[in-house]
Amino acid sequence: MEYTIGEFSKLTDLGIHTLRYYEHEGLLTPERNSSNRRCYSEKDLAWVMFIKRLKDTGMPIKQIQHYAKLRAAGDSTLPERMELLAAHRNALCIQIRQLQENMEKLDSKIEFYRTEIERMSNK
Amino acid sequence: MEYTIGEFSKLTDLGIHTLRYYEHEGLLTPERNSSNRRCYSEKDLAWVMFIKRLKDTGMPIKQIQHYAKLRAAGDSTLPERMELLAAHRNALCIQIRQLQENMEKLDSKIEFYRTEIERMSNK
DNA sequence: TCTTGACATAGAGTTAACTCTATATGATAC
DNA sequence: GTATCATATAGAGTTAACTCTATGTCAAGA
Repeated sequence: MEYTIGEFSKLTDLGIHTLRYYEHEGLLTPERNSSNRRCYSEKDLAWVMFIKRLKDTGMPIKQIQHYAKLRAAGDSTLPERMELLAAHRNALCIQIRQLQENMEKLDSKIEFYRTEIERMSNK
Repeated sequence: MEYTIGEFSKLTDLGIHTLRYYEHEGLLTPERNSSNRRCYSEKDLAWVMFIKRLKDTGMPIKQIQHYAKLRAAGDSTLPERMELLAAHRNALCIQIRQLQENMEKLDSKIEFYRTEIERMSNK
């Protein structure tokens, strides 16, 4: 199955401008048909979903770009790609821990507010 | 204890330009001495630390600004401030769960790479 | 006193990641 | 066949959050 940019935009929830921007940045390389229109494949779809995951976990476009280049270079870059993902995974792990810590602090602040409001209404 | 902007910058690790920017945006309101220099207090310090926590958990400046306004308005805004923090806490909770989910997916991708690399080196 | 350094303001510049506009062309519906 | 619509490119504009520059003031050390 192939998709026009309009269909692909809806499918990925990404906006045609964003899709063209990603392509310009080297993240995507869809085929073109006889009249130069972009043809996105299922493979492009899976790849975009992965890009979104990387983005959601805070990876900047520049790094995704690097990863995309490795991917385009073929199987010989598998180890390097794995390294890259593993490093990102570890950063993510730290980030999650920090967020959890922050949430705990936030919880105690909320608790403080709760007792403070209680105290004031009992005055 | 009071601090000049230079001291406060080192203490908070925030850059004097950033401190002035935060003040311009209404996040901070340090005292001024007789010659118009900023004097940051311990209270400012605690408040900046809290601002950093909110920022680290993804709250945009605009929202922190709103919180700061409520804070400046006094005790009558305690309930609203608590509401705001509670809402942020819940958003944070969801964010953490999503990150954990993404990390799991990332882990399986890394695992896939590992077996793939293994397979290739055994060929 | 003179110079150096921290501080003051106002406003310009930067960066990331889009997002939109202008203009042109190929495809589709009537 | 013509009006409309999706798509094409190139490049400008936007937003958030800084970050820096220009210019001026003031206080303290040599």
